[in-house]
Amino acid sequence: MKYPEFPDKSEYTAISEILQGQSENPVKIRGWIYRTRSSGKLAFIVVRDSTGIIQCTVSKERVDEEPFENARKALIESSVILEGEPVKDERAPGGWEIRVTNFEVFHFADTFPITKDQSDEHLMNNRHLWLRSRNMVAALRIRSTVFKAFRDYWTGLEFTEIQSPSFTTSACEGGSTLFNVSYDDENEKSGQRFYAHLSQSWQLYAEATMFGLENIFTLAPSFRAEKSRTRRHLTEFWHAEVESAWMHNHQMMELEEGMILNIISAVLSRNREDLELLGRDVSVLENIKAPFDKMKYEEVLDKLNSMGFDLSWGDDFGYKEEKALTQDLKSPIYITNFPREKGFYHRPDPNDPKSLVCHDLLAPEGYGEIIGGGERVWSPEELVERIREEGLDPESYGWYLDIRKFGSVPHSGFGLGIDRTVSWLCGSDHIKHVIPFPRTMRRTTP
RNA sequence: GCCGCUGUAGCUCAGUAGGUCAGAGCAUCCGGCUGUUAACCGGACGGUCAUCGGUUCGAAUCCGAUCAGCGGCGCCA
Repeated sequence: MKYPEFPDKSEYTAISEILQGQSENPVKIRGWIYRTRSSGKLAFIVVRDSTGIIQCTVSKERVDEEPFENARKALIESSVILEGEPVKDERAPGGWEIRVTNFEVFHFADTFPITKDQSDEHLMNNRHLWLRSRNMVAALRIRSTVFKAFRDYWTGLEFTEIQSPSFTTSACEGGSTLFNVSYDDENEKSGQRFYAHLSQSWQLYAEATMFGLENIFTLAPSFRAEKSRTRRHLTEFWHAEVESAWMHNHQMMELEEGMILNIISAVLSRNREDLELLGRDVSVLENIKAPFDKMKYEEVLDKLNSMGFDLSWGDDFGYKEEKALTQDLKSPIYITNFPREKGFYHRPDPNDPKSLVCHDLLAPEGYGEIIGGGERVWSPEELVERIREEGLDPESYGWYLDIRKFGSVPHSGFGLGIDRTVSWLCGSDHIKHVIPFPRTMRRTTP
């Protein structure tokens, strides 16, 4: 097959420009067939590009026989190049249409497997094609803004972006959620040799890297083999993490608050149309106000118990509890001072040693936890003590303990679940709707 | 890990006191239509009823196992 030629981008007009009435006449557009209807002498071809959709009318009176027949028979998702006169017409969806004078089908699509009758499973099986849908495109644009806003915010504060390994043998979360990676080895009985776990968080590496750069952040996938079957869990999720030397928990919380506000205002200024397309009430995001409420774990216990729960010190908040706490909130809320069992790397509160100097940030409307963070144990003696307390072996934390021996300093950090954040901002009912290829315990394809 | 649910045409589904139960709409193909809004009208094509086994004269329908997927919980971001 001969390699097809096509004119340069500069010769085409974006559909959004036409819809805004800013285009030349005639215009040339290129895109994909979104919908198609035809009668004997007139064909309505709705074309989409990455900027919008517009109805194009192909009339037998204006074009030759062959282009007309091609327009009639081309199926949804065929790629097309066409030329015509943009006309304001109330009968067209979007208010504008193109009266076509030249219609070329660049590639005739096979029958597109996704039709108006859709099921979740079918869309997931055809995710590689569903990514063309307007909803996916809108969500991915918002996602891109969140990544950019996160990066801009911390870069603006002179934090340095760094990368940590995905292969690791250190576990910083529960061992039960570790993924194992092996490689083929004929000398092993099983035929495979264990190589490493997949990283659950950059944290241990961040604490090492921090001593040179002081203020650092990363954007990377984390992996957790939680057999979670919920609308909030992925096995591979994007983790935005920050670590900072000479930083206290409350200072970090203030910076995080600024970060969340920056992300929201970036999304509001760049993705208003995308939010509306997704059916998100924009005013909900506009009404988010700082400072966010702060409650101690103990206060949350009391509040929940007054709402009918029966919780005592040490109990975790499940989704039911988080939802009860956040479903009527307008802004996110911090919970601090969790019980010291929550994690060995968080620093116990000197004024209240049964709790930790740490925080979670819960998104409103029942979306739940999006940030977990806190001040780290910085003294080597206390760290060994805390590791033993958790029933772990300090020996297995060799290099992590080593970094505390050379000029250790107080420091804090946090991890933000990007996908959960985007899901919240989009008002999505499932986290899988805001990542191109979601990975769960039951799905790794496409 | 636990609880619950689903699997019938390419897609979405109906069909179970076991016996005209192999069905509809959409998609696709053929024909018709000059203003359609995931159009409309006529026709055609299309299914080992997830798989394997069992009960029965007879199973899409009842039973068991397996596979695949979905929802929720626990846990977490």
